[in-house]
Order: sequence, then structure tokens, then C-alpha cells
Amino acid sequence: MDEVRKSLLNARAGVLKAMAHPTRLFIIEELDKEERCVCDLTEQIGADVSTVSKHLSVLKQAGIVIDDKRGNQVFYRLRVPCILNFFGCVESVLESSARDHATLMNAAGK
Amino acid sequence: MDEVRKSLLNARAGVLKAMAHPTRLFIIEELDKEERCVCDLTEQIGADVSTVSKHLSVLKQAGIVIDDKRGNQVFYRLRVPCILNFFGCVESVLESSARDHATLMNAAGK
DNA sequence: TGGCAATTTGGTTATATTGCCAAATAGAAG
DNA sequence: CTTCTATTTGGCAATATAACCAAATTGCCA
Repeated sequence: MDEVRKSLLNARAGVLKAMAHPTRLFIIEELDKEERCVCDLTEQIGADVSTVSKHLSVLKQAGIVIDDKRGNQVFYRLRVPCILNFFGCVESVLESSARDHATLMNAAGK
Repeated sequence: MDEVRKSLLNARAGVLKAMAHPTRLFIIEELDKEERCVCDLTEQIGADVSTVSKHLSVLKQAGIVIDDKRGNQVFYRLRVPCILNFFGCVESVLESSARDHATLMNAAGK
């Protein structure tokens, strides 16, 4: 496989991998509404602050969010809002899976 | 966090996780062109057949591809072509990362 | 039927991820 | 300057992924 293509695929996979976690998807959705400080996200998520902080650093390193320190709080926001446009398609994957599953169940006489 | 929302986030993360690997992205791109048998993909990828087969089963279980056995070959194709629409956005994440990185480098006088 | 070709599955090892706790940092406020 | 609050970092244990090899499976075809 072409070296250029390989590194492009690696880069893309990196972005997807950063998104591929329920907590991080939650963060992305929340940040799409408006910026949030770590403390607010932590309260919403209900996990340890250090855990949330690490999720945020994964998103940051992937280039998905950007941080802004004001006072002793750090506010995060989405850098690339188009990210959420993807979910319509993800949803259609989920729906067609469910549909096929139902079809199979019917075919099986359940 | 709401239980319904939690399970939706889990489902979405599952689809993303299935995509978040260079080899699987490669497969998705190739299948977008036309269906392929495992042997063709294996040759293009240059990994062990069993490795490719496992990647395909990950994609299949996530509902991204569908398989069709004909003779002693198995052909895979995309179930939801819209998947590739996402990459424009992924690319913009990568580009803005690169741009910011360059900006930082300049600011640092490199 | 016996054997070949394509694919999947099981097993193993190496590596990566996740979540929590504890400790380190950074800034605000007294 | 000391303390309190917000956040990040380091470390650890549990779990998940990924790649390969070997073995099992499935369908052709002689």
C-alpha cells in the first residue's frame, strides 16, 4: 500500500479513535451547545475529574477540541463543529442494523 | 446521565470504534468503489488472511459491511455508503491541526 | 470421495485503553 | 505567603485490541 495513503489512513483513524468512546461523544455533543469548563462536564458525566480530564486531553490531542484557561478554570469548545454532521450516517448504520436484525427475527419465526 | 442517552452514545461509539483503524478505513474506501472478496483485500493490504478476516468481521458486526458468499469466496460490500461523507470533516480536523501546528512553529521562531 | 482453495476461528503474545487514586501544578483569595 | 479550588499528571490494575500462526470449516472439482 502507498506510503502517503497509509499515513492519511492513520491520521483519519486517529481522529475516529479519539471520538470512539461514549464519554467523549457526550463531551462533543455538550460542547456543540456551548463551551464548558472541566468541572461542569465532570458533574454531568459523574466520573472522577481525572478521568474526564484525560478524555478531554485525548480530544484535544486529536484536534477536535480547544481549551482556554480563564482564572483557575479551563473551558473547552469544539474546534470543528461539522463533526456532528456525521451522526446522521452513524444513525443510519444503527437503524439498518436494527431493521435487518428484526427481519432475521421474523424470518426465524420469532 | 440519562439511560437512553447513554445507550445511544454507546451504540454510536461502537460504530466509530469499528471504523477507527487504518486497515478498516482502507477496506471501507475500497468497498466504496466496488465489492471485494477477502482474497483481493488481503493482497492489497499485505497482512495475514486471518487478520483481514477479523477486521472484516469487526466491520460486519458493527453493521458497516455486509457479506455475500458465492462459491468458495466471500464478497463484502458497504451497507451504508454515506459513511465516506464524514471524511471531509475529519480532513478539516486534520488540516486545522496542521495549520495550528504550523502557526505555533512559526511563533516559536522555528 | 479425496483433496484443494478460500475463509473463519482459536490460541498466544504484545500493546493500548480505561478508570480510579494520589500527588503535583496553577491561579485566586484571603 | 498560605490556603483553597480547579485541573493535570503519574501510577496501577483490569480489560480490550491487534497480529500472527495453526487448526477447523466450507464449497469446488477432479
